[in-house]
Amino acid sequence: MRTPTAPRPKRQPTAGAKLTRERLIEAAFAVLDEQNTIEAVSLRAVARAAGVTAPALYGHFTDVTELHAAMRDRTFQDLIEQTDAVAEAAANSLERLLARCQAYVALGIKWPARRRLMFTPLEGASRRAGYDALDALVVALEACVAEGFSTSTDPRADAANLLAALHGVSLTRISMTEFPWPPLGQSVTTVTRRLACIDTMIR
Amino acid sequence: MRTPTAPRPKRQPTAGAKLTRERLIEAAFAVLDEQNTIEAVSLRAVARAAGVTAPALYGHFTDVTELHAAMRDRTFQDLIEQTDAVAEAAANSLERLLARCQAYVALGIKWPARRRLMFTPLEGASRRAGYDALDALVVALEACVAEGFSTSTDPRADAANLLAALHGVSLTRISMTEFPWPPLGQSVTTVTRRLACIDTMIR
DNA sequence: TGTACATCAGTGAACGCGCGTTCACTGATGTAC
DNA sequence: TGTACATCAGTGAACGCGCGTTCACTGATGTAC
Repeated sequence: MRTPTAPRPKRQPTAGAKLTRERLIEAAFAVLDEQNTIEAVSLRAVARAAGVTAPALYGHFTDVTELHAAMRDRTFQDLIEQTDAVAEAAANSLERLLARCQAYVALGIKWPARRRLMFTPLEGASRRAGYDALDALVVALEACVAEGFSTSTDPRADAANLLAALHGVSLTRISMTEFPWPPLGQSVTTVTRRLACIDTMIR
Repeated sequence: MRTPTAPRPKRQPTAGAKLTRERLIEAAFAVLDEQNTIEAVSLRAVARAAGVTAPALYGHFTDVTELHAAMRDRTFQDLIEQTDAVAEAAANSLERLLARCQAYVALGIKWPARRRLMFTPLEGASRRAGYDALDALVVALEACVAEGFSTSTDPRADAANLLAALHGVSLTRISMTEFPWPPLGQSVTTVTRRLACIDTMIR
């Protein structure tokens, strides 16, 4: 028997351990996307979706609110990564800005529940989440100004307004589905060009 | 004893009866505004707020979803009435448009939970709700075109984009509270003027 | 005006449900020797 | 290589809670005569 003063080193986490948290979040998103509301993403529902019992989640999240907060952070992170990837492929700063904005709205429409989650007040959620998305847009707009595409004199304010407007576009498209909207791509282009002060002579 | 073939006429509803449905909806909004989420607006919570037992609500709503739908319709109706009232006071069509947009955003920020309710997918809610708000905006923009303030060639599309953008503005202001936004009134004015194609020479 | 009674809005008890969370436990896993 | 055992992720039972909804009821209200 070992003396209590020299306890054995803790066992290493199993190979599947880190994967499990990942799998839990994936299961949580599956529930969210199917049920379309964050209230349906209960500990028990996530456990069910992950093929595990409810108390097992307490090994990975202290709380149901921590799970929700993790989902929110992940959503923002995914959004930034994917819009960045789309923007990278474009030819110049204007194309990059437009591609980024199109992707931003398209993702919001593709995952309506996740988009809603981004703007749902959550107890434990980091308040800074989402600001990175705005920063990326500011940088993109500043590049347009530098390359002579935009006449914006206040890229920070204009990018903020643009971000807000783009969220509004996906929001209304999702919930007012029966309205005869103009084509989505055209809406996004128009809103972006006008709010980003893109010179009307260009293209 | 009366014969079953000639039943008495039904009693008139009590004086307070119609008022009670009104009071229930008011109580429901009190719960919504305090709890900040429509899920908290349960039959029992509303009954509690109204000082009545839960089964009493079934005299006025067949369902908890009908109550939510009623709240949603009421929210849109209130929004239209209040923005109409504000717009009426302004001097010309441009002032009316701007006043309407400012009121639209201000109300969204004042009642965040109600704004969210407007765009929450609800089972029994009338899908047509909210289109009146858009119609009002189209009319306001057409007036601006007619009076020479706006160069819009497609007021219907531009108003739709404007409505979407305004919702986005209140949405982001509510949830991204720590960001150094430009002043709200200025944001709304900028977004409105640009999306509504207000001639930059004017005022 | 007075009385008997039909009406029906609201009551209170009860139901089954899914939830978050706790607790003692178990059994697979990896380590020490 | 083999064995004894410490670890700890996940289990299953249990709890109390608020929920939507049902049901038989009660008692105030207004009507018929």
